[in-house]
Amino acid sequence: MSDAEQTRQKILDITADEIHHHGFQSTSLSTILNRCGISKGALYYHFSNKLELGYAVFEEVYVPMFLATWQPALSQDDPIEGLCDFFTGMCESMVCSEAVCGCPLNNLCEEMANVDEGFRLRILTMQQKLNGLIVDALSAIEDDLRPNLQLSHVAYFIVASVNGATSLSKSSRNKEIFQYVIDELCSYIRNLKK
Amino acid sequence: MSDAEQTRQKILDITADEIHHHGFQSTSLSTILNRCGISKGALYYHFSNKLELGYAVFEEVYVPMFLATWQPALSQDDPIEGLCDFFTGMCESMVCSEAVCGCPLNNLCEEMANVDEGFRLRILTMQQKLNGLIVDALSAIEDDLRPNLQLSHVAYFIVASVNGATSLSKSSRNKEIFQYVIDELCSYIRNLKK
DNA sequence: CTTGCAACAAACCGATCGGTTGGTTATTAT
DNA sequence: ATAATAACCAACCGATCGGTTTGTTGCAAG
Repeated sequence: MSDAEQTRQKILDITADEIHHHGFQSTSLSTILNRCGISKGALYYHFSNKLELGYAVFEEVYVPMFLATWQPALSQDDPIEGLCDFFTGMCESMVCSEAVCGCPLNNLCEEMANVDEGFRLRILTMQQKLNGLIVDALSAIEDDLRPNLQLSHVAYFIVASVNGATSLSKSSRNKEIFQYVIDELCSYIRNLKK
Repeated sequence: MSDAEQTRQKILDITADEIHHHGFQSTSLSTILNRCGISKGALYYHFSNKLELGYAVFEEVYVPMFLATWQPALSQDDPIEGLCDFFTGMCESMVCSEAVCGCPLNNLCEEMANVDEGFRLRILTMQQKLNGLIVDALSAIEDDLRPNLQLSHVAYFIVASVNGATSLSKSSRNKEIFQYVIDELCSYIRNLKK
């Protein structure tokens, strides 16, 4: 990797971390520069402005990370158990800082969806993609599921519950509440089967 | 109501609206002053700083509004149907701007829970109170419910799903998705009964 | 009549924001 | 060797932030 590429990647990684912790609007460029050990000129050589940097973080850091965590769960032979294992795994592996900071994509959705159209559309695309992944996974085992299920609605419900769970554990700084919600969600998911 | 009281209330109402639309950190004092038609001296006569103003909005505007919307649903003879009616009513009465802005308390939770301890604790208190209300309402009809239910977990799950639903409809600007999640949630809630 | 305080207004403060500008190296092509 | 370009630095810009200070009203008690 060239020096320039390395610098760019470092900016992306550190900015992703800052946004995750403080949100986009409250993330300061000077903080990023200090942590990267570069000047403002360097940053503006690689990115035309703060918003473009945010978009790049979204697409090159958050989206791949997001897909990499959901994909394996949905590619199991039994996606129902795949999802449940995935969720309970999230509980167990969750350190406090993660519980506090929440899902980067959901955070950006809450903060930026009605502030900037560029963010909103990117988030929307990602949500539809995730919904599609879940629907596909459930469709594959449709014969084992209860009839007359609206799989798309089910998928939205699953995602909404997970996001809501992280939101709840944010204020309590307590992953037990996350666990409670996940337990109920798993019971709901397993109940989808015949 | 005295003039001073009126001014204070106007500040609270307009600030509540601004925070609802832009979040706390991005809400500018000068915008509030312009909309109120007052000077900065007037604002700082009534509130010692921006944070205290935010706390006052939380306690004097958001919390009463929040309780006033949930309480009636939970005081029905059948809180199960009370909640379902409440949720579907939210869908129908929801204008686009509400869908976009989300629940003020959930927004503040997402934005401020890990930024300011004062907000976090106030949000936590409110969440526990709501959880208690739901648990109490469900306990009242415990005989009609399935046995071995962890009512507190159920309550958290309900709240998480509703919050997640608003989050999803934010990015899509589409209350249909909210409707989908609510439909699934109602089916989950009704399934609590024997 | 005037003294005093409640209720504001207006101007100003330092700090910080995102962004720009003009230069300085290091590398590569000719 | 030289020209060009990629990659970066340091200083600076206007705008805006939350917050302070000083000054000005209107009313109410003594």
